[in-house]
Amino acid sequence: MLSQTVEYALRAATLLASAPHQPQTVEQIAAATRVPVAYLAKVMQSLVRGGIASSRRGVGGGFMLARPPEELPILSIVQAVDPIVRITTCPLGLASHGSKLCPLHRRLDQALETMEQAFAATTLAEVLAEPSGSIPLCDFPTARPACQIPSHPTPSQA
Amino acid sequence: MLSQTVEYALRAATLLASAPHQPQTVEQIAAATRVPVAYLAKVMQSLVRGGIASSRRGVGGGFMLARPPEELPILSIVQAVDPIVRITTCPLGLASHGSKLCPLHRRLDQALETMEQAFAATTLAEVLAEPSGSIPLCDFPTARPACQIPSHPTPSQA
DNA sequence: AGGATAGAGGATGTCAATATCCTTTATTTC
DNA sequence: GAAATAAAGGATATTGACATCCTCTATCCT
Repeated sequence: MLSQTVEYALRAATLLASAPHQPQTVEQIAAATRVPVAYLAKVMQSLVRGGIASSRRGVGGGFMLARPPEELPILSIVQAVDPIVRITTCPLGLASHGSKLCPLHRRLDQALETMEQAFAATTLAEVLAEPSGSIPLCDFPTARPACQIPSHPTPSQA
Repeated sequence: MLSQTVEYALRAATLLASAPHQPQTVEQIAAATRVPVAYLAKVMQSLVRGGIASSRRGVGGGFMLARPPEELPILSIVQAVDPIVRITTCPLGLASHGSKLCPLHRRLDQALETMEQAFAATTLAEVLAEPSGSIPLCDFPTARPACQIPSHPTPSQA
């Protein structure tokens, strides 16, 4: 339903938000969020192009949020990476209805709108600030160094 | 966002609903809804297995809705064909939170729930009965024989 | 300047969703 | 029972999302 790419982007953004003003390398983000490094690099590029994150090369470089988490609805992250495409024209290719959608597709588009609104209504900051537990993702190795990882003993170089 | 398969299934179901008690062959449905015939056949199989449609072989056979459109929320069609998978456990694979999701994934799951509810709240009958125009899909060739098709002159045998 | 670090971007591989085709089975009609 | 119709289902092709790898470029540090 939601693409892997969106899932990855949101995890990454959440991590960045939890370490503000401290550039995180792709490897660090990947390790913390359990996302394939090489693919995450691509996702991060999308986030930069979409104005969500900024990047710095070289020693001490990495990725940071381009704007404070309070100003980042998670919808903007979704849109940067795998945009929700609203239904604006008849998918059957018949133009006879002009801008007016048939009942079925109007309903489908309403469902999409609902999703969009759900994402638009939540900022990254709100995700971070949730009262119930204070652990931003399901678990950050960085946030809880003592937590035990299922299989892999702690990926230090992979 | 919504899979092609769901789109196809909903179109097919809408067509079936518009011709109650009159079995429609795969070819008829495909022509009317502009869905690839061979693939639609697979989708229809899913609908039958999911209890949405019933099928009859042989002359005069085809597909019909298994139940009246009033009793068919479009969610049931979605679920029969390409189920919405709610987020119930931590996608990062860490079990330390048990049944409790982290803030991020709780939000994502809420968005999914919203979608689910949007689909659950609408029946096929409601889609059909929409006041604004009375043409069920964007256009049915069967419903409006005189409508002009963009490129193809009217696929009679393909 | 030279070496090391780290993102940018192109080329390529993998796999599941989408799509097609052909054979088999059920049903109707004669 | 034989022929015709139509769904069921298996095998296979295509396509795009997901993923990896390697090279290039920018930046930092000495």
